[in-house]
Amino acid sequence: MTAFKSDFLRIMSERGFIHQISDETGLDQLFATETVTAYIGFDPTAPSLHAGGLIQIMMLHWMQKTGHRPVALMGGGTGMVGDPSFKDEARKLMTPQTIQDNMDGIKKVFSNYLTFGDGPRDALMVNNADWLLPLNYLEFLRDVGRHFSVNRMLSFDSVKLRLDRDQSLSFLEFNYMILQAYDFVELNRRYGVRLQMGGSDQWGNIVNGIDLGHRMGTPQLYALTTPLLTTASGAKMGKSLGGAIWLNPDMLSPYDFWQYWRNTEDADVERFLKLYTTMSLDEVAKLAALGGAEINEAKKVLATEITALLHGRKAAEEAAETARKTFEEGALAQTLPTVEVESASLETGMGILSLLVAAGLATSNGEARRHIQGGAVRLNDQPVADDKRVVTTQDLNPENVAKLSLGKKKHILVRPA
RNA sequence: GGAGGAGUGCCCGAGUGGUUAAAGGGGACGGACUGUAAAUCCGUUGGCUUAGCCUACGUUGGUUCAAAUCCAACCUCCUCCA
Repeated sequence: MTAFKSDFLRIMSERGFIHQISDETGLDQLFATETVTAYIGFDPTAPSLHAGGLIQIMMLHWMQKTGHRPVALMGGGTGMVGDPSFKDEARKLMTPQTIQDNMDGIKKVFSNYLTFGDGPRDALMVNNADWLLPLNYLEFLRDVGRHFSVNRMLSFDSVKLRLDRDQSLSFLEFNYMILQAYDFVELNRRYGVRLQMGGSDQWGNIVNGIDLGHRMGTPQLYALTTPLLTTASGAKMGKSLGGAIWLNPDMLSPYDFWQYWRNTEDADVERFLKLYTTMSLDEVAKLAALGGAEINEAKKVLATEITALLHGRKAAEEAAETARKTFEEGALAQTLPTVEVESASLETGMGILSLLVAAGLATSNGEARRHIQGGAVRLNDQPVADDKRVVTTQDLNPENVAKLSLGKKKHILVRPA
């Protein structure tokens, strides 16, 4: 590995962020001598980003920390097309309204990691719809389209793999990479952006932008990609406990977010500490050296630090404390995720099945029934074996709540409302 | 435009008239073992008012006592030819 002169690349390299760089020495030189503006694009495909995008956000965070200017590009325009890279099938097209709603949701998260503003090192958030939507098709073809060789585009893995598998690629999708390349050039012109970062699946798209820059007269542009993240056992990042690990607190509570990281595999602890926290490498090394059951301590630190960055220190410590009470003391923590149930239903008695569904622990009565038959359900730590069990106010403890559990890890408080 | 092939449950994929809510695998979830880990083993994996009923094998209609399986039309995708 090259020894980097610039703080930013050295840190990125030491902490495991780097998969590929288009021109290591050139980019290092740039970072060492001037304030660099770099961007990462985010697709508004959902109302929140999830854990898979966290690594990109952390890169922007480190950029700002090391004195550079990060740009978060929202793909409001490209979202109308959909990135086909390494996807098997065309993505469903989103309506402009959905895209807007999603962007609004995603924006909230960034302010936790970046300082936005108008200063030279303040982060920017821009939307490529601003310049993509007004484009005139014929003008665009003549100004930009003429620089692209279809022969070359077909040779990119992201496209080739799909064609090789006999999966169709619509012209609409094929244009995605042209638009993304154009974004890069446009961002250079507007904000002096010199570097585009992204996941390794974005390599082809980014390099296309660099080439287009050459032809359209920008200064030398650069690419930096992160490795494709999987857990040590090969699973994709960002899904667990029956759903995606959303970053927005209204889609996944800080407690559940904390739990996700608390359950990190042993083999991933060091890697994740480096990628997702800002702890010094010395501290990381100490934590990673813990063996056997002691590594659980490292996992708690990991979970708390990541949660603190996203949801704030207070929420992180509360989540840690909730988990400690629940798992280490076996006590009932009032701060567990809660489902509110009409008081009236509890007075008359509510079936355990519908309660499980209401709590989000099952998606149907049938699934709830299966969980009970499988011995997974407990009410106030008492196993529930009868799927006709009725839950009433009698089951509430003096604090007026009942604890409903599915398996060893999922606990929900039931509270009358 | 012509010829051929394909569309099955979350995904892959078997099934070519009845015993098929549909083999097998993956994933997911639950259990055991542990350390709220991994690996391994076991179980579950369409819905409901569950000895029963309903919905489901691209869509719509037809044949039949009976269809994912046969027929027709349509839709979508792929391959070769023009």
